[in-house]
Amino acid sequence: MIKHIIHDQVAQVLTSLGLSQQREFIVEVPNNPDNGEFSTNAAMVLAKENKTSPKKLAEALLKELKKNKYYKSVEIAGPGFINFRLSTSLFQHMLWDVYKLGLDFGNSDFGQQEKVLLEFVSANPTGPLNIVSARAAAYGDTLYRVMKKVGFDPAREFYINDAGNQVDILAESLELRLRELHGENIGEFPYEAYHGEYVKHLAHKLNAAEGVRVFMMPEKERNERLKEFALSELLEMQRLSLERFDVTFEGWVSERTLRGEGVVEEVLSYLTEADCTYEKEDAVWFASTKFGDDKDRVLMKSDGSITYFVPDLAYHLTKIQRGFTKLIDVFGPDHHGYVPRLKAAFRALNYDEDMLEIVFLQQVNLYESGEKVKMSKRAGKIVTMDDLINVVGKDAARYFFIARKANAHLNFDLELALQKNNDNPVYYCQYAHARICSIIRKAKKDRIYPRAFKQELCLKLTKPDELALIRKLTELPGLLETIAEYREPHRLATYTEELCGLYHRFYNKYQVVSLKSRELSKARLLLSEAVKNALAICLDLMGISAPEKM
RNA sequence: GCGCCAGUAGCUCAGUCGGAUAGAGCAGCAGCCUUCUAAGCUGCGGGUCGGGGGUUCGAAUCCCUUCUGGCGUGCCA
Repeated sequence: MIKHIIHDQVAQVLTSLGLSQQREFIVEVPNNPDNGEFSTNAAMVLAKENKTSPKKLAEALLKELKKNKYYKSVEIAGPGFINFRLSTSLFQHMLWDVYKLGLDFGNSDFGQQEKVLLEFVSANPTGPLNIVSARAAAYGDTLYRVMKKVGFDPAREFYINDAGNQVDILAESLELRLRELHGENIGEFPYEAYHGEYVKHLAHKLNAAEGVRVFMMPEKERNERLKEFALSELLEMQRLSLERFDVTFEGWVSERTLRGEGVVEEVLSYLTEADCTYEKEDAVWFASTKFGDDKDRVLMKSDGSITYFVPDLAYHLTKIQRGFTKLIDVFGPDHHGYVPRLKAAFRALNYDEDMLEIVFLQQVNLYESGEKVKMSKRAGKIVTMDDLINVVGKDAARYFFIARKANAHLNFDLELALQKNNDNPVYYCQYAHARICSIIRKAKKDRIYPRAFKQELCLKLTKPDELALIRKLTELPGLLETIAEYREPHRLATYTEELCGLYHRFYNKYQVVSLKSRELSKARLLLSEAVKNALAICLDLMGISAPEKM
């Protein structure tokens, strides 16, 4: 907010002086407060193209900038930085602006209603959702919320991989468990089959509903029935887990349905028309190496069946057909080898490959008693998303996942999160919100809380800690835009902690509600309200509750 | 072998896309509740930003190289 204002003013001055500004300069907050509250490198960056020295350029700018009443001081320092100190009245004005906006604070049209499709989780419907899916859910959903707030037109979608090999294996696993249930000796449970307990539960449920009728069906029909049943049950299970995590999707797209609609054949024909397929060893290949992949990929196997890639590509093309101009896929760590062929296909079909953007979430390591927990879906040893929510709660789980940048490994210490009085930073933030609510309750009880706040109250706020809080507040709108642009929701967690830290400090230093000075109390209440709103916004964007009491 | 990601304080991680003296939380030590929530605050100690080279006014950030760890490299999905 403030950065923008300063940036615009510097740009205006440059224009009015008839100076070139080809290269981009920035306004930033210096590490060292001695260097002012804000600083710009404009003179250094633009000196060369204006055929002058940084110092001279800075001096020219300085003369004009000093005329602005919002700057307490403007100075030249070091190799040509221009450092700004802002007047207290600017902060006071900004606070009022922030306060008036309430929960709309931070809203903008930055995204210009661009239609963005966020695809995430998209887990195989062959078992409960795991921890990585939980991370994807937290990441994707928060990004969605932030993008929506800053004026994009985003949609969340879950692609259901319900048509591949793994579904057949699932059906077989279920059949074995069902036979077992009927006392049949099934021998050793196959290695590739799904070993999880949930398959047994499914068998029980199916048995209760249909008994031996399933076994009387012809094999093909039985197989369909088993698939049908397992898929719908597991999908529902996944949907419920996500719902508990406060994550919903605008769309659920089934691979089977897609195949049924004939889009697979369509895509194959497109690729053939683009002259980038060939037959070899009874299989149909995509010559993806022509388009940047490191090896060619099979589209149709020698047995006539189709690989996963084709319907997935078809799915991506439907996104474009539906009018989305940005496709963001959130992938797990084991899929990065898959990207070159997707991009290659876009290139082959003359789509702009930049429309497709892949975010990789690195793996999540669970630690218990200081040891890494090994997880394997096939072997049935998995810690599920539900387990995690049960243990640490939705708020803490979401926070942990969001607080780390996507492409870094995440170590999740279960024991630490297990401790109820833990050092979990999510409590730090929620506590700040609850604390403000408590103060407001107190003020209302003491009849200090005004019916309506007046702008003049802002003039009472002059302490450095108060101004620091206001400045932090003003950073939020720009931050949200940055988060949306760079797809980095983790910054929201960092920001929230910083804002809370400032408020906790302010709280410890100054009494907000004091009968001795009612006007100052009201002013601090106004500030507290603004902080509370900002916190509520941040927590809501992260999908974390903002408690009024703790 | 090749490709992708990571390497910052004892631990977990930030670092506003090239800025000035690299930050936070936890852990450790020492303090702060007869006043609005102590799930909080204050102070102290702690660093070869994995190593080496380069680019420039200026590098944790960009380039090259090298080491370490994770993942990928299926006619699996």
